[in-house]
Amino acid sequence: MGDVAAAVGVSKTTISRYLHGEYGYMSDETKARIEAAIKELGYRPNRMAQGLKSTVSNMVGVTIADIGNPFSSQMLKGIQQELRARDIQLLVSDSNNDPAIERANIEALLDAQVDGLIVNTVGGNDAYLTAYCTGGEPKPMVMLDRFVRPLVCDCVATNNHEATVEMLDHVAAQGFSHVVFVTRSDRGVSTRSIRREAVERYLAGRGTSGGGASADGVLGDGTSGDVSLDEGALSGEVLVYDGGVDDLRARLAAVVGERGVGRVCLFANNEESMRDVMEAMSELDGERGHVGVCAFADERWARYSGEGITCLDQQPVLMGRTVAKALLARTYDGGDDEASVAEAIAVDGVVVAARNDGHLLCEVPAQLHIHASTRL
Amino acid sequence: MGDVAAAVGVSKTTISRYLHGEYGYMSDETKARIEAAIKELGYRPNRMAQGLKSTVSNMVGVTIADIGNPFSSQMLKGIQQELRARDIQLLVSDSNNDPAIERANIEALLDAQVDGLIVNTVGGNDAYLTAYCTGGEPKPMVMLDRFVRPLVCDCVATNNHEATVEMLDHVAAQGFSHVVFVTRSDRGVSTRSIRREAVERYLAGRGTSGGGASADGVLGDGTSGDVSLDEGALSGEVLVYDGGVDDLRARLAAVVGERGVGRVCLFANNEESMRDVMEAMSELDGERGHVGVCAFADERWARYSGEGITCLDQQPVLMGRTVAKALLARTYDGGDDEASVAEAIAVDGVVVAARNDGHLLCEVPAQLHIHASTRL
DNA sequence: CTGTTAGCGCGTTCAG
DNA sequence: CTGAACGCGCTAACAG
Repeated sequence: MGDVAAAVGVSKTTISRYLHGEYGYMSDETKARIEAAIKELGYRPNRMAQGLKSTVSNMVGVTIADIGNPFSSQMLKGIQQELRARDIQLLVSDSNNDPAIERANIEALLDAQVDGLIVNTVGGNDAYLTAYCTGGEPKPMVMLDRFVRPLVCDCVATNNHEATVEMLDHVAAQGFSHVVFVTRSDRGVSTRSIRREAVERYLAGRGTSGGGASADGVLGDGTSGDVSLDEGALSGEVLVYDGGVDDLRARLAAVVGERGVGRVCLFANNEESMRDVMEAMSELDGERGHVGVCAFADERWARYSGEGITCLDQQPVLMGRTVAKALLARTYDGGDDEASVAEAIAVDGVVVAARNDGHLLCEVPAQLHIHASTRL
Repeated sequence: MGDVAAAVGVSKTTISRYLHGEYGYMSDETKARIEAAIKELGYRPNRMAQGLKSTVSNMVGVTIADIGNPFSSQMLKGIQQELRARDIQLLVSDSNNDPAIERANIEALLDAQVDGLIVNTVGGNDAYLTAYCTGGEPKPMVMLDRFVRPLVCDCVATNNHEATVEMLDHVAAQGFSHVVFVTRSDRGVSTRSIRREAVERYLAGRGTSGGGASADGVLGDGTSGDVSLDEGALSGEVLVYDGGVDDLRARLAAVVGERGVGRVCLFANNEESMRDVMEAMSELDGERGHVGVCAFADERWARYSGEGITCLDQQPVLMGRTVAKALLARTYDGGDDEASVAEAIAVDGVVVAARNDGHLLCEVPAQLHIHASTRL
């Protein structure tokens, strides 16, 4: 900048003004000469120095629980779309599913002077995150896909409860009599526990309204024919596995064997579990064709997996765009006004609830795509 | 920092020394008091200010052609592994497959004072990238998965040629008589053109050594039984499509119809084309079971796609680790010495060639995984 | 063993 | 219409 100033024969101040479009009171001549000199010398302002001065770095940080997950990359895509439009840089950290790494990443991002944070927490950091958000003058934080309870900041997630119910309704309508929700253990991952609770509540509701102890799967093997409209007929259970595919296979085999082929639908919590289910079932050959499968999964892959798997697509790109919008509004647009922030976010079907604790809860609707795997 | 200094009653210099471990000549007492004060005040050094001073920001930038691609996220995972170990921050930009955006991203990353760049170019920016690398004192750049010719900087890629040949050998050995390499048009994407050339060269070579105009597929429908060792029998063609799945389906139907069912193997250039092939073939029902399919694709999905698809896995995580190692060596370890850089990188099967133009060419071996889709 | 000084590249008063 | 001077938070001589 000094070089440019010297070349033109003015002071750095004038250059600075030029750069910020404050040429209201600048002679057209100096303006032209500055422009020429800048092009001539290929000068570009140092954002780092600007940031040091202005206390705004124009950078935001994001920590991702597992960046190797394709779901994560879709969310990043959405985040980038919004940030690019506003010329904000994105610092990305992978937490590798380790809470300690996540904490270190957040600290490092703050040290780098990011203006705000997007956190896709690995779980198990609730105390830390709560302390951060309730501490003194924290930089804005928005949680993505996962969150802590009670809410301590804005949060973007799938409409997990409604989506789960929609899927279970579909499974019931297809005539399955027993659903098995397959998931790895919660380990503090809010998404898993919420879906699991939704399943349990659904089954309990059906059980009581349908009469009898449905948790034991009263209606089962004997029934046949068309029960597609009898939603009350669905029993089910939650299968938590952590021992790998062999463990899963043995337990699935037991369930399928007990319930009888052709009436059971497996509902995988995410793509990882979906793959595990696929692998486990691939060796239970005889029964495979008659066991239903569905999952929270990306439509683009579910569609071509095996026979084509019915899925709930979470629209991760839209989730990314939504979380970025929220953060930008809070960080750069003085977003103390919840209503205006909410308005900017609530598009493309996203539902925004402004809570009385001052935080926003943004739900991105999952979309149900039906394929061959849930045809009985 | 000033606050800490004031609290302890020393100067900022002393604090700075403490932070950098230069307490060789510092009284144990002040050391202890500084430590206490830092903890007390929760002080953390401002990396931005440090960078402004030291001309090293401890940040590197990466531009990704399409970050929504799961392949990209795996590469990012690998990059992160190496950067985390050295406490370097990563600025990520998505080019959205647009050369103009890619250029803007690179400029923006440089403005943010990154110490080095990883570029997964979208193609069509050869002139720009070459100008950058050959211009005055560029920050180190390493290209990832794609590159420009002639090489202007270090480069990490799959061993595309060898891998393609390995796959074609496999297809031939399985007894297929005709291979169709399916790809979208090159559009400056080096990976595609290299693989395509490898296919063409392979087929030409087989043609001449096998005798006769094999491009017409001399050996075809008539032959039957075991030809698994007669590799000379493979003919083939390159199918470039840009018109979407319907276009592709029509052209595939023509090829399969002409060649006769059961002898043709489709070789998709990447996962995207693999999905297109799957979708296109899904409606050519009668023939589907008898057409072979293989692709450059991630083993984890190829394995569960349809019947299980034979694939060349590019080990994207390893590619990311490799490119990060190369950049770190060049950027922070004064990597003017090619030999030492190469040594640090050449592990896990990565082959590093130090060229006489001073650039490193690092090839990460693709791994062939055989599944049902190439069983005749 | 520690403090003083100068300045990294820029923005921002204030005084022309 | 423009410039001088100060400071953002930190580091690196050079003095003690």
